[in-house]
Amino acid sequence: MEQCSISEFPAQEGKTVTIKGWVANRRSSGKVSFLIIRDGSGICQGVVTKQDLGDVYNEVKKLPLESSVIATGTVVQETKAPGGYEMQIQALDIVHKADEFPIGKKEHGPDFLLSHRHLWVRSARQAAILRVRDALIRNIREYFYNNGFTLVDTPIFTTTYGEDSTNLFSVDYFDLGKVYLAQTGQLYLEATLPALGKVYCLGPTFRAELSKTRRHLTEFWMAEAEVAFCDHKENLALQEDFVSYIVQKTIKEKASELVYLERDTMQLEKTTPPFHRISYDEAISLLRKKGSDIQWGADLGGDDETIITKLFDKPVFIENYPKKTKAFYMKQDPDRPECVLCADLLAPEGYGEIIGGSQREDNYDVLLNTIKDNQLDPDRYKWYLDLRQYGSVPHSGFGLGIERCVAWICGLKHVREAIPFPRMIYRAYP
RNA sequence: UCCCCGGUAGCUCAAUUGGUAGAGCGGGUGGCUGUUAACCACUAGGUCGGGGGUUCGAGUCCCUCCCGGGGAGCCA
Repeated sequence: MEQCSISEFPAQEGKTVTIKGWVANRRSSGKVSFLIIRDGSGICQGVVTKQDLGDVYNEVKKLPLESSVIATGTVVQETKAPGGYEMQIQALDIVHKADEFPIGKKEHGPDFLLSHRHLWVRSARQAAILRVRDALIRNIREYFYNNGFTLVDTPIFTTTYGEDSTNLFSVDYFDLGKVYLAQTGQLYLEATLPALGKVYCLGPTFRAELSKTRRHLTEFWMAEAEVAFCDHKENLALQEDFVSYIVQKTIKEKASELVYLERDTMQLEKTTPPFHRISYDEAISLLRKKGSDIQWGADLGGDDETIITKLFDKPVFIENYPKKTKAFYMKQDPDRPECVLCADLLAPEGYGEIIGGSQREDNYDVLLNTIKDNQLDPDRYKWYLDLRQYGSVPHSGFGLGIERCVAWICGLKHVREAIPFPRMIYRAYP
């Protein structure tokens, strides 16, 4: 008997085939039962009758949800079936009769679902999100590949602080004492620039922030790019081209998943260059006009970002923040030493910051002073400072948060659904 | 770390001014040959998060601890 995927049903109409999968749902009506079977490629309504199966029917009728089965039957067109095809099952082999599945057909609370994440991923909604994530990551890699970037896998164990020393996870590392889980791959990307020109990395990053919000995870994935001989303006042009490409391609490829997620893609389709650009100064005066009492020099809070994004129908860059609010490696604005050449990219519809980027400080003395001003140990950064001693060039880069981007594309309320197994301050299981 | 909200059946929730703990789903049993979270009938199922206190009487009020959730700061 020919084995096939459920997704191949349209080409198998009238034929007798075998499918292998799990019972996603079951309904019965006396002597006929409907088994909804999921095989990873799609879902299929299997029709079983006492007439066809004989004694096995009584067991099938009571088969627990999520039991694994091998079903053989004829593929027929049926408008009432999901997908337009169903299988008239002639033989059903029960591979494993499941225990009562904890996740029912009705709603559950977040605590229960997160504690059963290993089973929750089977739900159609979660599977759809994970497929969108897969497509997004594939398209990110494709964009970089198409545009001459080289992948550089940066280390997870590090001895330098990427962003801020207070948010590091430390690990005992043999005789070397403490090392830290990487907060960013950026510094290492910078080191490979003179070798490779345009580079990127895509991997997990770790931040021990005591954050309990819908936008934070302690372990999250980030795509970071770094380009030599690239200034701040060119960096923004790259980012808007990059984001437009990955969003457009992903919503096109995963249209059916987004329909299932009830995501209205009207706004997403507007993600095309150029994006809006406002300066930090303009952002402050905008917020003050809206009634905020924010002072120049303060970082923008979540509420402030929401107010700003609501004024625009596509992503917006906020440029040139005060130097003291940003990381040590950002390049001082030659015209305004109190500011740095950087930009955050805010996604619309309240999704907030999805990219942080900047031109990097390429002057040895300025960088050394900033490292000292930030109470960082220059000895630990010797290798990073070296990069400004041997052919320093203007260069820029950015980092895109994968989960925030998935949440934006899918219209999720919380980033915890955007990663297969979320890690949060009070949750590392399963 | 701080602020707010919550913890009652396997799950989601209800229980009026403090007065003998309830529903839906899920489970079990039975019925139904075209169901769409199928439906109908019956049925089992509880140390009301833990501890202490007030009271004739506490799921309900007070104290304390534990565990979650949302937000702030910080960030992607």
